[in-house]
Order: sequence, then structure tokens, then C-alpha cells
Amino acid sequence: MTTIKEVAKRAGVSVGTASNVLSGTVPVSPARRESVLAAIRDLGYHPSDVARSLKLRRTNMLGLVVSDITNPFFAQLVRGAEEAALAQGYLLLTFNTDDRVEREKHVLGVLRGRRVDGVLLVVAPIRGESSHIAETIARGTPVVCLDRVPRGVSVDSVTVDNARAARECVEHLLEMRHRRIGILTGSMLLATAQERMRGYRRALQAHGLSVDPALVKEGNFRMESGYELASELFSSPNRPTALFVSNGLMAIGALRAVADLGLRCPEDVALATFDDLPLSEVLSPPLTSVAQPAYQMGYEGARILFDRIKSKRMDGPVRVRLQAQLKIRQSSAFARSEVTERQRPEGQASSVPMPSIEPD
Amino acid sequence: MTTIKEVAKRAGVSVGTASNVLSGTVPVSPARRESVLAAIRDLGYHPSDVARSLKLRRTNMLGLVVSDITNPFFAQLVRGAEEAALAQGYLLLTFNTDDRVEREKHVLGVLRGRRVDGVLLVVAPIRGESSHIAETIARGTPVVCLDRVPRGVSVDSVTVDNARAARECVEHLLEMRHRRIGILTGSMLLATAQERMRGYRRALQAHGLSVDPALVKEGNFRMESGYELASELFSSPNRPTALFVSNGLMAIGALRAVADLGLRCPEDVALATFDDLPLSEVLSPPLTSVAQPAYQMGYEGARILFDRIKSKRMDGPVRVRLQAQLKIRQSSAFARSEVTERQRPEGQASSVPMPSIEPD
DNA sequence: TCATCGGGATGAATCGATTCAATTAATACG
DNA sequence: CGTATTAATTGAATCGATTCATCCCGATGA
Repeated sequence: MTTIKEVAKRAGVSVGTASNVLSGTVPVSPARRESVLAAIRDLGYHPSDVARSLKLRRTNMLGLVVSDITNPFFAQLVRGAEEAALAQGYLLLTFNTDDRVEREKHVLGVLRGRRVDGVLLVVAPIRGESSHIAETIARGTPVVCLDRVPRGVSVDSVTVDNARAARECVEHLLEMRHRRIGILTGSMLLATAQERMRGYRRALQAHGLSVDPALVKEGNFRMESGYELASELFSSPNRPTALFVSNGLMAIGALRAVADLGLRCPEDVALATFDDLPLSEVLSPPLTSVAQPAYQMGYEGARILFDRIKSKRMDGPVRVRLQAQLKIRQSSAFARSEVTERQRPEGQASSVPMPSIEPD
Repeated sequence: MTTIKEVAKRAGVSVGTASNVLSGTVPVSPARRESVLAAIRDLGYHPSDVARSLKLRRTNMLGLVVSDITNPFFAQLVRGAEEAALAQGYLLLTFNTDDRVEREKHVLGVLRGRRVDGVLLVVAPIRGESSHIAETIARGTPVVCLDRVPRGVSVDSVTVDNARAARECVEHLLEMRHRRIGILTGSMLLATAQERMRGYRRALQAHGLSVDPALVKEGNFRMESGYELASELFSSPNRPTALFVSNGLMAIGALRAVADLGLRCPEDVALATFDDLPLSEVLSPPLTSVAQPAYQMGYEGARILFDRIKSKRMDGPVRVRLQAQLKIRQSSAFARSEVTERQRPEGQASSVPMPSIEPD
């Protein structure tokens, strides 16, 4: 691997001059500049970002810690963060924690060793306070939390207005004349799960209904969990006529449970869910779902992080809250639908354009 | 940020000794070892991997370049690579190229600057030869290609036996009495697409059938492309009775097209596809699909890379070929099915356990 | 008593860049 | 022509680790 010293020697200049040609911050006479550029070309020189990072005490790398990249929601979020990062010349060191705090802590330690300039973090559920995050920030590494805000920590964040979106979604089910509406939540240690639960409760209360504990099931945001909880819920004697699921993977599990129990959706049970998976539209029935701006969340998070990094401000936390969008499809049709299978309107789903994998 | 020099000073020893305590390669007297450890604790010292990388001329980082992480197949592959990497103390710098060669080239340049120890690469389709890959290897950065092998380059690879899997899949459709079987391929610039096409052709030939060009549609492995091509294919006067789709995203598009055309699957048209998405089972109908060992591919690729890195061998390329597994479900039921909707056997799909997101 | 041996410890050199004080060259001005 | 001024260039110090030649000192043996 050739170094700047070799370039300088071949061009017959000092390393300082060679460096100045590279950076362009200090003027260099055309003649020398040319010979340096020629040397670079001849030797196929590429500067070492490692050496540069050491000297500048800045790595131009960000840590990106998510729960699980195979969850389409996080995959989108990662893409958004990547786009923003690359545009600023930053690279992403990506990690999955599978929602395990010990992995999260470990990863934060690793990132410290690597001297990343900042961290984008989707926190794992944890009982008690997250001191390791506060410590990371105190040590001088800015952190921006995405999707979920940890308790007891003052930290920048980009989240979705979960309560509002959940409420809107459940209200839609109420408008569809449902009165017994169940809910599958994620781990109640997570702010997102709590907020979605709150939205559910508010919607019911606004309609003079109260929450029936038998219809509330706490899971862990995974498909298996959705399957199991929905199975329990739907095989109980007086099962709900509609179900609000608080994330996409659980919804898929729930749908599977519905099918396995020989129930039909939406005729026997209506479904509405958080997360608009690319497949929500192709499923049968197409799923009514809350489309979260995952890509934007990653993108915005990275921008906030850059701002922290560049300004070096340590002032009060920036909290950005994005709005989600309810997409009404056929899984939440009227209870005791009057229309038959054949006649049911197809308008809703078909009029929506094909979802694009490519953001923007 | 505290340095080893400060640790040494506080412990009253030389930096050399402090370093020796850290590495443990050189014996240090118990008394000094203790005082160094105490200093480390007091100061909250974490060694800088940047400085260490510079000195050791090794970064313990791998580049991971994939097409698009929102494709569940690649998400799984990334998880496999991450698992293997972390186990060896390596970190992953992850990039998406969206199958654009210019991005691939750019990323390879960036990774060069970062001095990664190796690269895991899912190549983008390209016309002509991929000299940039050969150059990367020649410069001393080992590369392992995953899923797709570039043409004209001698490089390590981990791929799936696409031809065999495709053939098996199409033969299954033939056994289901289909005779007019269409195919949606990916970009024919990709080895994977070619091989799957070959498998399709071989299966037909083995049954005395020849490939009807009107039933062959080339796409780009994306959902939109699957939708468009399937729409064309199925609205033609004498449409196929079955369709073999060469990747999961296109299959979802195709399924959508089938629905939009008012056709039923499998009654009007049977479907079988590459890629066993987590939702394949939940779709209606559950999709017959070729389950690729994506996770394993990432894992194996990383292992091969470590071997190259550590052994520094530059000998002939290692080519690992993994086998895929055909999962027969209801989307490929008998043509002109005698069984009615209600009576159709549910065995196949329901007996399969819930797909796990967690590998292993 | 003196030479030998060896385990520990030291500190300078090194990795490959950036940067800045010092120096040199070029130009302008009186 | 000498000096002040500006512009370009140099080279050494620095970032924070590792490593190795060298040195120190106590123990051992003759």
C-alpha cells in the first residue's frame, strides 16, 4: 500500500506539499501540483482514512444499532440513515441487537473503541434506566434514538406519534362498527408499545368503551408472538370481532393464526395493524395498516446527529416526532359485512399504486 | 478521551508496560499489572482501535456490499455475515448498491480508503467484465462474492445451486400437469438469473418440451417488474397455466398482478418462486417456493474471507455451492383442480412450523 | 568476587496522515 | 539596489497505539 511519503518522494516535493495538493486547503504552484497528481496516478495512491482519522480525531463513521434488520421496518430505516450518511461522507457500522440489552451494551462499547463520531440507536427493551446511553453521551459521543425513546435519559430522538396513529387506527375500527376490539402489544417496556396501547385506550374511551383486560395481549413484536397471542385470543369463548396489532411482524403471525383457526378476515374478524409492509397490499385480504415513515426516521436521525457532531452543542435534547399515515384496506371492512365475497368492493386496494421499494 | 500514555503516567510505568498489560503477550510483574489495571479503571480508559489499526496495518473491519437490504433475502444474508464477523471480532461496514455498478465501484473505492481487511460482495449486474473487482483483489483486499459470481473474474464465492433448484421447482410444476409454464427472470446479466433460466429450460427439455419465447420475460428482481411482466404475460391471448418466478419480490408483484386481473391462484394460474419469504406461508395461497440458505451464505462467506485474511494465501478461488430446498405449498396445486376450495388439503402448509426470524 | 543469565521494564521508532512554525523564493516598492 | 511583503515550501511534531533493542537488577555458579 503506497503512502503519501512515497508520493512526495516520487514527485520530488515534501509530504506537506503532497498533503496540501490532496486537501486543496493550501495553495500549491501548478507545476508541483501536477507532478504530485502524476505521482498519485502512477502509484495508484489512495490516502489512508485510518491515519487521517487518528490525526484528525474524527472517524467519519457512525454506529447504527437496530433491533433486527430482517424486520422490513428497520431495513427501511437503515436505508434512510445510509442515504443521509453517505451524502455527508460518513459510513455506517451496523449492528443488530435482537432486542437484547446486553448486546446493546456490548455494541456501544465496541463503537466506543472504534471512536465513531456518533450513534443512531434503536434501544432494546429494558427494566429500569438506561445508564449506558447517558454514559455514552457523557463521554462525548452524541446519540440519537430512533423509533423508541429510553426512559430516564435526556437524549435526542426521532419517533413517530404512536399514540395518535394508534388512536386513529382503532377509531377506524370503531367506525366500522366494531365494539369488541382486541390488541396485541409489543413489550410494554418499550415506549412505542406503551404509546400504541395508550392510543388504543383513548380511542375506546372516546367512544364510551373501556378496556377489557381479556382482550389485551402483550407480546414481543415478533411473528411467533403474534401467532400465539392471536391464537389464544381467537379461540377464547367470546372473541373480539376486530384486532389491532401493534406491529407488522406480529400482524403476519396473527393473520396466520386466523387462517389456521378457520376464521375469515374480515368477515369473522377484522384486522388493522402498525407497519405498512410492502406485502400488506398483496395479502388477502390487503391489510389496513399504519404506514410509518421509517426511511425518513433514519434520514432525519442522521441529520440531527451531524448537527450535534458539527456544532458540538450539548444543549437540551432535540425531539422530532413524525406522523404516520393510516392506509385503509380490506382487512378492516364492516363487521357482519352485508356484501358477499364476490361483490365486495375492490376499489380501495387496487387504486393504490404499487408500493415502491426505492424510497423517494 | 484518555490515552495509554496517561494510563502509564498514572500507574507510574512506561507506555510499553501499560501496553503489555493490555495485550497480555509479555509478562508483567503482579504489582505493576495491578497498578495499571487500577489506572485503567480510574480513568475509564478504552484503547483506540484507530491507533491500533494504524500501527497493526489491519482494521478488523469487513466491507459488506449488497444489492438492497430491504429485500428479505439480503437482510438474512447480512445477519449471517454479522454473526460470523462478530464472533471473530470483526465489524461490518454495510452498503446498498441498488444493483448499480457505479455505486458498487464507488463503494469499493471508499472501502479501500478505509483499509478494510476484506470485502463480502453481492455484485451488481454489469455488461462486460468486472475489472474493478479483480483490481481490488490484486491490491491485496480479499473479496468473496455472495449469491452471484461475476464473469471473467477469478474470485472466491458462495452461491446457491440455482440451476438445480430452478429445475426441481419447474419439474414440480410439470408434475402438477402444467405444460404451458412461463418464467420471469431477473437481469440476464446476472449469473443467478441465467442459471435459473437454465434450470427452467432443462426441466422443460427433460419432459420433451421446448421453451416458448413468448413465455419468457426478463425483469430486474424487483416487485414492480414482477407486476408488470406478469400482467403482460397473463393478459396475452393464450396465457400460461403456471408461472415460475425467479425471485421473491417479483413473485409478490406477480401475485398482485394475478389478483388485479381477476385471476385466481392456483385455480387459474399456478405459481412457484425462488426465495422463501417469511410471508410465503401466510399469503393466500401460501407460495410454493425455493428456500435459499441466505443466512448460511453470509456466514460461510465471512468464514472464507477470514481464512484468506489470516492465511494470506492467494491461490485458486474457493467456490462453495449451497443447496436450496423446495417448499411445496398451495400456490402450485394441480391444474384444473378437481378439489374444491373448501376441501383442498391443508396438510402441506399447516404442518410446517412457524418460520423463525431468528436463525439457528 | 566476578561473570553470566534472564525476567522485567524502558523508551524510542513506527504506522500514515495533517498542520504549523520556520524558511526560502518571488515580487513589489521606494 | 536593498528591503519589505507576499506566496510557496519544508520538515518536524502530533495523533495513540505496538514492538523491539537495550538496559537494569537480582540470582546463580564458578
